[in-house]
Amino acid sequence: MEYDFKSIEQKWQSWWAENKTFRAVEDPSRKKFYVLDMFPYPSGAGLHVGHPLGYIASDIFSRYKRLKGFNVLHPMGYDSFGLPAEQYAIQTGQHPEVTTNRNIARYRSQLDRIGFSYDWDREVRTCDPGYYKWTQWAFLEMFDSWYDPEKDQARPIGELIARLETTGYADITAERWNAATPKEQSDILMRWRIAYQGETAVNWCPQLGTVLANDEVKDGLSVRGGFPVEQKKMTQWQLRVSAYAERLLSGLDRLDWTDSLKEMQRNWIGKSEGTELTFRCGEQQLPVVVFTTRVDTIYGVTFMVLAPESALVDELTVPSQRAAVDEYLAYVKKKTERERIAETKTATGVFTGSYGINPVTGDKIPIWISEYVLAGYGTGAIMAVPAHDSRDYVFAKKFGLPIVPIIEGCDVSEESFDAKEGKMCNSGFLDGMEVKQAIEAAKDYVEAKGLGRRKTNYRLRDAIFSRQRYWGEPFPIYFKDGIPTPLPLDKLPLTLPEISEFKPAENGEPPLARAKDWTYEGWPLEKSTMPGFAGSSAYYLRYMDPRNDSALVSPEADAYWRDVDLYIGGTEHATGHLIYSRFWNKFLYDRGYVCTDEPFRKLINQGMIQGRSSFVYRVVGTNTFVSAGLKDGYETTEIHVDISLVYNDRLDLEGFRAWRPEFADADFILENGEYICGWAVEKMSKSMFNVVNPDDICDTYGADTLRLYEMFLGPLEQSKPWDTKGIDGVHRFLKRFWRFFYDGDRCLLSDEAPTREELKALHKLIGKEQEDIEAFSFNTTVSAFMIAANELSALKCNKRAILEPMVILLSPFAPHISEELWHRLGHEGSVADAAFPEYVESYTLEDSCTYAVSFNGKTRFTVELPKSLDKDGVEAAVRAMEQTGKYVGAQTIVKVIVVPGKIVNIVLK
RNA sequence: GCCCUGAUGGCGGAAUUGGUAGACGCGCUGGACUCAAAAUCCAGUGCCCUUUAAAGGCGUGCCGGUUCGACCCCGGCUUGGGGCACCA
Repeated sequence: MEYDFKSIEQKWQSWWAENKTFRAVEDPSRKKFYVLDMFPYPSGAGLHVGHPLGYIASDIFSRYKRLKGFNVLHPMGYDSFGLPAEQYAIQTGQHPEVTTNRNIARYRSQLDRIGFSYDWDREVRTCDPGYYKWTQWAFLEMFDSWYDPEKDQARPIGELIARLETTGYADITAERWNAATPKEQSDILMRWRIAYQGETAVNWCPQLGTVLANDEVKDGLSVRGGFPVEQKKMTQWQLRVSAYAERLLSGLDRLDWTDSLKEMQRNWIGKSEGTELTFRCGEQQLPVVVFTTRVDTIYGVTFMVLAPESALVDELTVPSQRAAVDEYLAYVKKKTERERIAETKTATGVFTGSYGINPVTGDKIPIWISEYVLAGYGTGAIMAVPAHDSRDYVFAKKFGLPIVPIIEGCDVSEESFDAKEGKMCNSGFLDGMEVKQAIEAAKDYVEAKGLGRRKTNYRLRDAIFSRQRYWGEPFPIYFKDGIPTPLPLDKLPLTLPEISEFKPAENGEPPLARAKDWTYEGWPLEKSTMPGFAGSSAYYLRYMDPRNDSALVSPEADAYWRDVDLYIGGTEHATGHLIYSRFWNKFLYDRGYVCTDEPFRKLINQGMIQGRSSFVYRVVGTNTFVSAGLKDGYETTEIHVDISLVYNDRLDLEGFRAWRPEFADADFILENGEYICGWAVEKMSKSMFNVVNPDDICDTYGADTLRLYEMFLGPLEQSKPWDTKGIDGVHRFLKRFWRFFYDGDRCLLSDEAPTREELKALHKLIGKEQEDIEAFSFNTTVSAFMIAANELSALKCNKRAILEPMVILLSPFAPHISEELWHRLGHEGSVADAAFPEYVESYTLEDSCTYAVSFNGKTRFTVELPKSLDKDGVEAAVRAMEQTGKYVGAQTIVKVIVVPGKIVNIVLK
């Protein structure tokens, strides 16, 4: 029989499901391996061919590790709370749960067709109350914790309370604490809790009616939906991620992640080491602290700038400037984030009327207000050095402030000199020093004189944790006498109430305000819900023990599975999920709930698969289409054409005429009798008619071909366009592989002993596969299969002793055909439980070959030597030749270079 | 502006990390099988010169360097992709 992928794939997919072939069970006698995919948000559009790329890679790795004897955990689930389902609900009234479940069912059927080795018994869904119980629990744990800087970890809030009661803490004395009302005490604790409620400038998105985290905003627009975002001060739940900034940064060094991803996280955390300096400002000698990384430029300070939102603005504005300042503040306030970003090149600002005193020079300098200084970073106030900072320079030029260069020989007539190089001048005690030296000297000086202190700042902000939405986890918090109070643990999960409409309430409150009786013991419950990253932050832990009702994960399961050995997913989560997850995990680690500090040991970012759009060229003003190669002779319009009408860039003319009524009577100008389409690589999307559905590929070629082809396309990490041409090549390979076993219905298998040549081909493949899979070079592994098939085909090999191991080797890539052949070979269990074949190196050796021996590049003679000879071996052989008189030389051999079979170059000195 | 990445035939991409550049696949050309097509198989295929062959010459974005030897290392550019960006 021929290779009938359709029946084979259906058959084994059901067989795997029935036999629970891929169920993972904790077994301390076996080594574990945890392979994780970033679980998908089940969108209404379903999967396109780019989505499974990472899933296929991780599946190959899982199956490979299993063949290698590991106890593999390879789960899958759904990140099923989220905005699109809610937006859809607002428009249609359809409950988000209904759409979510429908989308999940579609995702599941699409995933199933590809033959993944997931343990579906461990599936999690973030919107399932049994799951989000533990999201809520983690939030309460964070609420019940503070970050102890001495122990450098999160500790129970009780420890802080005990300190406040006895000795006081920070600026809160014991007297003040003990005299405080419960509400005041609650407010004080909010300053230290890991999960806290506080007023802060937030990204408010009016169209979505909710606040967003920094990573959910890009270029002043919401990542989801692309709506404008504005800055607004609001009281919101937040997570004190900033407390972990240093650990999140230093932890990166121990992770096996790509440099680019680590770099993104480092940028996002944004550590900068500098100095805090105190300037006395205004009539009242108000101490104003500024942060700078360039204390060495202190002699070049010619003014100061406050952020418009700074509390100091009010205090330092003199009456005569009051009106101008108020006008400026109003102007800043009405700008959206996007407008602010767009205008970064033009300086805006206003003078407060006050002056500050440079603590080092004693100079009196004006204090300005400008939006280029951010309230959220550093202290919200800066010392401006226009000669050596480009932003200060622009500002100084605009408002005619003095520019004083303090580095020898620099020209600041056109732009500032920002580089940290050169010799200091006009700088008192720093004169003559190199900049780098001066930075340190100035820091020392400032500290010694008590004018300031060294300080490290991070750009990483606390995460805004409230969303004014319905389709998310409710906060297990109620307000007793206005005091945020945690729900008792036995009341978890606090499930989402049923509401009839999903848009915000008429009074502008979140949708949960529409719920009847959203109270606990008569007190109001929190009305916002948690953001998307809440549910995805610890899902990898829940997979370890998904049905546990008394803990997020049992200590036993956690101790066995520990952490994710391999995590595969897109780079788009670099500054969102991957930061939050690490934070969340570190918190749970601090509090003793998990045994590892970092959750994802190795991380691979699969590249995006882009679409390959096809174009036809309509001659302007006609319904005539000219083939791509001839289009330069005409004036044409480029039109996207559905890629299902195009094969190898050739247009199906009849299909095209039938595609759209307006093309029904289209004429064509052909080249060589064919219409050739133009093409371009674009994002895969419906509007460009370039979406490829994996289901269609499975129909035409089968899942095994899809899997092989996605891997064959190129390196995993690289982004690449999907191009269906070329898929025939791997499909042909599978058909060929099948024909090693069957010619029609005739079984070709023989039990003859394999020859050395055949064994060589097999073992070369074993070695290559092992090496390549460990290096995640799956495209070259697929090539290795084809090479082996070519070799064995040339040898006309149908021997069981060769083909049976080949079936095992192929099984991670093409599990269905492998399973079928494995059973036809007479095995009972799954090929997934077979053992990876042993690699025997000696089979790869050639006996001998001719080397050309040259000295310093000049060929002297040829010699017959073993092909496997390494450099040392050749050197020894050459020395031996010296003895025989074939080579007589007095010079010393410095280096011997061998290219198998061709050249030996001997470097002499 | 800063930080990561990449650049190799007509195309996707290989190259044991300093050692035969272009594996493997697509495409293309020719052939076999067939009434024909599909499928399958065989051969050829970096470019240039040459009627053909032999033999050359040129070739890993560009310019230079190190080396017996460079796609690989160093210096300087050009350019594609991604990230960060009034962060003081």
